[in-house]
Amino acid sequence: MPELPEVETVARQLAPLLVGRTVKRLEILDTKLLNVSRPGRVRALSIADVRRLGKWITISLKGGKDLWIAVHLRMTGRLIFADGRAEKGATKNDSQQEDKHLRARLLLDQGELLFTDVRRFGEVRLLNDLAAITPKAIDPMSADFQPKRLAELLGKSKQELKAWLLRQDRLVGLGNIYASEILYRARLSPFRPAGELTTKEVGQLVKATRQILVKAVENCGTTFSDFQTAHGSIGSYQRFLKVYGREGQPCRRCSASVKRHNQQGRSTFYCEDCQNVD
DNA sequence: GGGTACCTGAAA
DNA sequence: TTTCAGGTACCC
Repeated sequence: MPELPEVETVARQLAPLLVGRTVKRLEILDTKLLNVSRPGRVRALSIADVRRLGKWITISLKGGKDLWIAVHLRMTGRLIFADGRAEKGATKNDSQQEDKHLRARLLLDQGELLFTDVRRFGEVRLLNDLAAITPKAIDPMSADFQPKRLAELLGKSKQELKAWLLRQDRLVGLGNIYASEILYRARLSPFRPAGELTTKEVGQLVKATRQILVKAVENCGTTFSDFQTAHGSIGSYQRFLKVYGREGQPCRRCSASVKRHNQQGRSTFYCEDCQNVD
C-alpha cells in the first residue's frame, strides 16, 4: 500500500506525537517479526527523531547507547498513534478487527504506537545504526534528483520505463500507483525502453515526478483500501488520480478509454493517446 | 531482467 | 472459485 508519499505522511505526523516521549517497552506480538532481538533494549530511552528513509520509517532513540526502531509497512502495514484514551468514535467491531492484526506495539510514557498489518509482509527492526536500510539510490524528493542525474541512471537500459521506475536500486520510493500517474503526467509510454528517452523527455519525467509527489504528500497520500495516516485517518490524493484504478473510464484529458496492462505481474494504467502508446 | 513466493482478505 | 492488492527477496 504505501509508497513514498504515504510513508512521508506517516513519518511527518508521528514526529510531533512521538518526539520527547519516553519508551516503556516494545511488545512484539507476531512471531514472524524475527528481526527484533532483545526488545528490552528500548526501555527508558527517549525518542529524539522520526523520519522517512526510503520507504522505511525510523524512530531514533537516545540515552546510553543510541538505537533505532525501523518500520517498513510493505503492502498493508499501518502505524497508528493512540493516546490511550478510549476512542468514542470507534465501534467495537472496528477495534476488534484492529486487534486481530496488531503485530507490535510501542508503549510510551504517554500513549502508544500500534503496528498493525493484515498481510504480515511488514517489518520491524531494532538497529544500532541505519547502514543496513540506508538507500544507495536517489530519493526523488531530494535535491539530488535532477535531469542530468536521472539520465545517467537510465543509461542505455532496455527495460520498460514503468518497470524501471519501480526499481528501488535506482530511485527509492516510487511504487505501482505513482509510477503510472507520473508517466501519464509526463506523457510517456510505460513501454518505452528506459534508456531511449530524449533529454527533453527526461526533463518531463523529473518535473512530473516532483509535481506528483509534492501534491500527494500535501494530500497525505492515497487511500485505496488500506492506507491510514498516523492519526488513523485516510489520505486524499485518490481524488487526483488520473489513470490508476480507472480502467475503462475516460481519460481526463482526451476522453479515450484508460487502459490497463499487466507488466511483470503488476497493473499499469495509461492513456494510449496521451502517452503515445503504439 | 522476469517469474514466483511470501500472506490475508475483499471483490469479481 | 478465481483474481487482485500502495512491496520486495529470491530463484533461474
